[in-house]
Amino acid sequence: MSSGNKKAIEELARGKELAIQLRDLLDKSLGDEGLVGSEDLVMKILKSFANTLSILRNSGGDFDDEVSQNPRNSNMGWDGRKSEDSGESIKSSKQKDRRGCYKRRKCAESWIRDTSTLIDDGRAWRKYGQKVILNAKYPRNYYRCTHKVDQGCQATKQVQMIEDNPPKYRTTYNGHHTCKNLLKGSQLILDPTSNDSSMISFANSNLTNKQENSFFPSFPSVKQESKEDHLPSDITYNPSSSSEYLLSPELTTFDSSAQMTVLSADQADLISGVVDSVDLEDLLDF
DNA sequence: TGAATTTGACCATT
DNA sequence: AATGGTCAAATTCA
Repeated sequence: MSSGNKKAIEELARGKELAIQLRDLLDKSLGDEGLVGSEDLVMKILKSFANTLSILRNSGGDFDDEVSQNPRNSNMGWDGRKSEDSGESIKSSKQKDRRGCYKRRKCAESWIRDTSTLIDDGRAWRKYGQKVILNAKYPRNYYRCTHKVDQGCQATKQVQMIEDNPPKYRTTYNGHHTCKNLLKGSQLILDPTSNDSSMISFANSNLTNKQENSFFPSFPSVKQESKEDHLPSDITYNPSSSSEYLLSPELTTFDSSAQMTVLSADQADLISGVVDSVDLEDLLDF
């Protein structure tokens, strides 16, 4: 291991320590003081990570964090695939509209959150797709900002259950919200980092259960009954399901936000410059 | 009835 | 050719 990698590890350790401090801050006080302090800490964390990436980049080592388990593409760590699946039957001339006229995302920033419960980030999302992903037991759900047509907001997210028994959801955010958040204030105050999971479950009972109740195994024949709308899906509860300790003991008290990883298609540019304040906003916001 | 979701098809990338 | 991301018609929901 080169000395650069050693330095990187030191930086990572420091970042982790700061993250723990931030967690404690948010845990104890959600008032103004807590927010100010957390912002400062988040800044330090980001700077630390930026230094790490920079060091690793210079030493030529490939950066591999806890999220990018497929180190095949260092540019976009949130993509993995293999080969399988069956083709589709040919449909003759049905609709010829040029749908799907899109460009695949290339350089939009993205970051990943792994949670044990489905969280409500206070944004208005609209589901626009669901795909069965190869090598994944559960389908991936695609959401875009409700105000895409409204205000041209380009933010999207993908939510996928990656584990069932200890429930674990992976949310990948893409792009920043450029819209005005027009939600009622009640949900906006909710901070996912608060470990009051009962409150989160309560808050989710209106939005989340309807929005995210399609995390079922990829059995095509299984028809989910949507009659039970009044109660959130059982997996939304589980206040005591401390599944994270299996994965990361130091983050046990993170009840709803176990891990968060900032990814960027252009990491070098992002971190070599000044840390973008918009990123900070989003990081704190979610 | 309008808005949100579902779902198969379409398209870009690999 | 295979796969993931997006579109949009059909369907469901409030």
